[in-house]
Amino acid sequence: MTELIDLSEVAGQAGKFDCFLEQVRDRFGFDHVAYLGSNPVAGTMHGYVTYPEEWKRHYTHQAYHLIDPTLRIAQRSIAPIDWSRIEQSDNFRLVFCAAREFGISDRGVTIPVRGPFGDTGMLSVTRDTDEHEWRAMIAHSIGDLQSIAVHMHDAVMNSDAFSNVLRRTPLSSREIEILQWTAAGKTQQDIADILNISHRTVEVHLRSAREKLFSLTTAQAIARAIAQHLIYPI
Amino acid sequence: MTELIDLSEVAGQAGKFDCFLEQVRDRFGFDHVAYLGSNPVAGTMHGYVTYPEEWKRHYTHQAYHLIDPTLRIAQRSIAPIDWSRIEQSDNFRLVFCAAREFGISDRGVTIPVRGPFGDTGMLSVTRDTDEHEWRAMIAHSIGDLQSIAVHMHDAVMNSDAFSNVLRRTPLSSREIEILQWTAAGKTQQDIADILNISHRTVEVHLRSAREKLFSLTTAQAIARAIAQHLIYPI
DNA sequence: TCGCGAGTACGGGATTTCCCGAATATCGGC
DNA sequence: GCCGATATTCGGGAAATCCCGTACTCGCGA
Repeated sequence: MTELIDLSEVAGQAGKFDCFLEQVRDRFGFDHVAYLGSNPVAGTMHGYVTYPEEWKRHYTHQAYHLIDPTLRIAQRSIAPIDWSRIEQSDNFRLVFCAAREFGISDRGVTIPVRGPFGDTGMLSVTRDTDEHEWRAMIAHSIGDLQSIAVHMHDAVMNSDAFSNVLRRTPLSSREIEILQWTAAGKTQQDIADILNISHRTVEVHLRSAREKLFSLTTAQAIARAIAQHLIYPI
Repeated sequence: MTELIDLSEVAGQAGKFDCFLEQVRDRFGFDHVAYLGSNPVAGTMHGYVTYPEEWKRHYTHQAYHLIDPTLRIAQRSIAPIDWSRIEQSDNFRLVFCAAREFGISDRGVTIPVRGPFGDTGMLSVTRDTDEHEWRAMIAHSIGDLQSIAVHMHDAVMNSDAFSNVLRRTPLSSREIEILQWTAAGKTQQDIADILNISHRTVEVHLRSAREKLFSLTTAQAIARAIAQHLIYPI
């Protein structure tokens, strides 16, 4: 499965993300703010949290990110998830009871956000308070939190992990045209008929596209062309 | 290619979405509000707009949704896109000059939102005003608009029109495994060697995956599997 | 318990794709 | 003008894919 990486311990500009989360926490008056982003291409997860060091270590050591119901549900949801609406499963009790021992409340919200590559981010905020004040806090800040989640995910995904994927290969218009038709399910002969050329020529353009995309097969070229937004999968 | 469907002309509860957009328009003081959602499983796009009927017809008839740079860029972005930051391409001029003739300003923002199945929604707002007032409007409402975009997309995707269609295509684990290797550039014989089975069997799984994804070729199946986040481009 | 559909597995042969070759056209730079 | 790089065009033959068939297993509902 995926491996949990704490980017704050990695070299570079990572510290600014932790700092950003602390600013969000202080500005909106939460106890803690946490971001967890997953990169399915690399098979990794990147986390930044304001949680105490001990809980961070315990969470990582117990691999809670594999069973945490908060993450599981947010991964399948479009809208923000209030933790009070999560089903009281065994995993729920396991994680939240452990959290309580580290002084972390079970009152919180997790906001999912997604990018175009199946990359997912989750921004969680929590505060130990009563129902009434919690509702007021969330109602007041949910819009900003939504924007913050998007901004955070955008920044993390553009920081390093995805920059190589976003590099675009210069294909000729004919190559893109033929790749697009191929992704649409047309055979080389079909495309030849559509463009009124020989199917041999279609194959040459596909070969050229394969070479430029460093692909061994046309299927791989299609995958890479989609990843680079050179063509559209539909 | 994808076909643009105006759900407000379809039977059912569709009117409530149009009504909702009108409320958003009036509450925040925009000229127009538009939502466009794409369903990669069915390969369709569904739109609700407050634009005048003539522009709607013209846009649909000219199939502008296939070239509209607003949609193209929002489709690959995580964060909201201000139209002023879009590159002045031929398609840009084509669409926006046409829009101006229907009294629609080129000052606007498009907010992308995504679901877990590769479903994408875009909420656009526009208003004919000066730079200063526009910045103030957006700064004031961007958080709420973000929440509204999520809510709108969630509602549309969970409505009757989508709930039966938008379901993760049930591929077997073997099929996904083999699709993933195929997207990684392996031939059927390569995959057979990796999995210690006959290349004939690999082909059967690929054929089965093609049928489930309604694809005529393996390349098309790869494209659709990526669009639905069933596999990842490497 | 008894099909029945789905998943997994394999082979023969037709179809398609892929690798080799080659030619012409276009276009920017010396 | 000339020259090299790239785009576009095409064909022969090898290689891979795709369509047809079969067979076994397993879970699930009649």
